[in-house]
Amino acid sequence: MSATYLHPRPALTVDCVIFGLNTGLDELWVLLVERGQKPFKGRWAIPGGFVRVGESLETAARRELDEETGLRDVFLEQLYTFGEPDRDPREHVVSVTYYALVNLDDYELEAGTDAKKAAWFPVKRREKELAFDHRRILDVALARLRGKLSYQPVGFELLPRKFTLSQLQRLYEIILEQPVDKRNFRKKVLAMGILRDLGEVQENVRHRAAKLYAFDEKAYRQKEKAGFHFEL
Amino acid sequence: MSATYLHPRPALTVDCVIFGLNTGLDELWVLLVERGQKPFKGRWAIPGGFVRVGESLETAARRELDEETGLRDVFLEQLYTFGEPDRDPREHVVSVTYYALVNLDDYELEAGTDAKKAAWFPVKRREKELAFDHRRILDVALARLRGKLSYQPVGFELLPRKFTLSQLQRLYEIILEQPVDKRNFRKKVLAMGILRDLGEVQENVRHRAAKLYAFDEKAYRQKEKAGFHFEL
DNA sequence: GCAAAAGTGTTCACCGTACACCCATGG
DNA sequence: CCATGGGTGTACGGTGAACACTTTTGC
Repeated sequence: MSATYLHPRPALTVDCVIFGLNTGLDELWVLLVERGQKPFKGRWAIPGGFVRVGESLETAARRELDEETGLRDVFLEQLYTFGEPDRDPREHVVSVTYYALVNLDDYELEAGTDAKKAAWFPVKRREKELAFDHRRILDVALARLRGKLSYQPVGFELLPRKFTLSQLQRLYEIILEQPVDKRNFRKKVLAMGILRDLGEVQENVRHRAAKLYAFDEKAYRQKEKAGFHFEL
Repeated sequence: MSATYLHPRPALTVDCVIFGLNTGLDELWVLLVERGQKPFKGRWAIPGGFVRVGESLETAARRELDEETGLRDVFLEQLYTFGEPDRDPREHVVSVTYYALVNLDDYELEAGTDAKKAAWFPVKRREKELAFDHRRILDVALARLRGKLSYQPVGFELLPRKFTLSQLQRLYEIILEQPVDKRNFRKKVLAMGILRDLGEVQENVRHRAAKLYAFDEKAYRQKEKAGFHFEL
């Protein structure tokens, strides 16, 4: 394939910052791929690649994510577009970035098509030497994720379908990297009215069994439409 | 100029949604340009154009804005990137959009270089037939401007250097398109501590002269750094 | 004196926050 | 019985919202 243009154009890529939480809720992870080619060969990078003519940005993001890591059906949200001319040493590359938060256990990583390895890294242990300006992109994504968490019920989908309030609280604490008051958290989250009490409890735990809840998506959609705010 | 690429690339443009307020504070305006060429020849559009290789997105946005409307030194903020393949009938064009809010009286519109006319339009009287998907872009920008207004002191720069609290209030009311309680507004805005009472009053008004205030940028920067929130 | 906008306080309801102890279970 | 996490309520202060009259000025 080849194309000629009257004026040279910057290249256009999409990059996906995928945050992951395991069901154990230990830590926040980020999905990176090892670069198989120059530049930055051998360095870890945010998965992404070139946008093809005729595909939407989000489609491109999904495709690249699938190709490089095997992840599919992720809910992506646009983050920011980075376009400094020197962010790629080869040429001027503009990158439209997306981010998402997924349950890490739901996805099996596959080897990328072009000898790329994909792996989860703890966000806390900041891998210093990411390729390109990907450290900066990661930082922007993390700030956005935290900002969003405080005014929208992000993350319910990440938990097992039946979860305890403590699990939900731990989720918030891990992402925000700060402790949350148990009683106030429960009050607020129950007051939102988007959790269904399943009437079941945990089994085989060596402490008092916790009640199980489910995310009531129908109620959520309704309240969202009505302009309800979900601050936490 | 010409360039050949192994793979065809989408074209890359920047578009600038410039909102304007006149000092009279009558209405919110948006800056549009009349298209001189196909497609959508004769239709009004958001100013913008193609990104050149080697220039940053924001630089490109400033350049296009200047070329098409004569506006310079505008504080632009990135809005969103639109990349649906069919948003331009000619070919796949990805547009990185920016927005800004300026004092309309500070800027003299100049005729664009390529026979484009630039003009301010009231946002309320929605010009239906904008070029491309620019109606949608405008809507997104408007939503963002309003959202931002409620948690940041946007717009102080738009007023004359010496302004009254009523003027500031009117600014908010125009942008939000809803009335604001006078006493509560004054309380909150004064409590922020980012206004300097100039000890002067209006002259030649046929009603009680209002106190004049100035935006205390130094105080603002300090409070901002300290993580202060400016909700309104 | 009248029109037009400036200026000014209080009350109330609600919400965020801080805070500590008993309960159920498995081992 | 002990270790582990589950579960619960109240008091306080601060904040957002509603609300009406007096003051100043130019004409």
